[in-house]
Amino acid sequence: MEETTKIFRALADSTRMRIMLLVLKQELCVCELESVLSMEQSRISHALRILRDAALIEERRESRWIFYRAASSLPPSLFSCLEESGRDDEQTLADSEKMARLLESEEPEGRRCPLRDQ
Amino acid sequence: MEETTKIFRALADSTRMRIMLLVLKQELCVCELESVLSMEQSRISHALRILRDAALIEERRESRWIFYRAASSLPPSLFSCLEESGRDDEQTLADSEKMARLLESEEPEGRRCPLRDQ
DNA sequence: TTGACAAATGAACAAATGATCATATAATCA
DNA sequence: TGATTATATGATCATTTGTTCATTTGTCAA
Repeated sequence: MEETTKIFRALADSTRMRIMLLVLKQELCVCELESVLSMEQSRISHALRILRDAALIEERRESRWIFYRAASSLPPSLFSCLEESGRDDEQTLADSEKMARLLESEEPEGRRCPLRDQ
Repeated sequence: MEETTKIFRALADSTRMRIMLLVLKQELCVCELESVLSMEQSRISHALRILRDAALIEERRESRWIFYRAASSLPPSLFSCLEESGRDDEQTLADSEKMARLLESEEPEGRRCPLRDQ
């Protein structure tokens, strides 16, 4: 039960939900999230930690950056549930578009982070 | 987004989650929940209010009692998600069994509430 | 090495939350 | 009507939570 509510508690906050809905579609590093959400880094890191503790996301380090994505162990029903939550939500739509623009602006191959020194 | 997180916030508590998992299977009145969960009435009423505000449950008054059940508008994906959350959870299993025993002990027809004066 | 960058962590504090107690409302029945 | 039952609501308080600021850790490049 504690395990169960931990998952819902992790999603019971708009900052974390926005992050979750973004990394559901696309692996992102912290500074990309920082850029898309226009939030300061520590806030995002704290949010990521809670999502990770709930086993909702996974991380992968590549050089200086740590990329986050939805956990591969995410139950399909929860995945669907989240996906549907994002639909018809203005904020989510705006975030998705901002993310798309950000990714487009990056190098097509060997993508790292938009804020990296070229 | 506020609407989205409201749902998850409502489920981010073991008291409310236990109630939700119970009324997912079976319509129950407050005093039945009180009996199954061994919690005092006001605590359950407060929890029910939050679940109702999140549109997760519906109510139906019948005489003195108010029966609660999962909202008919509950998205199927959320329904599945909750159902799976309940599986393999010890507390949920115990609650379900206690509920089953309680319902068995009641009148098969014209069921009202286990705590009513016969 | 040193400096710069990316991210995590810890402390502090205001704000939100959950439980409890007391009281109010609403329906039924004698 | 008044008493009883079922449930809701309001106030209070301790606890938890989310955010911010400051600092630390880890990685790379010059």
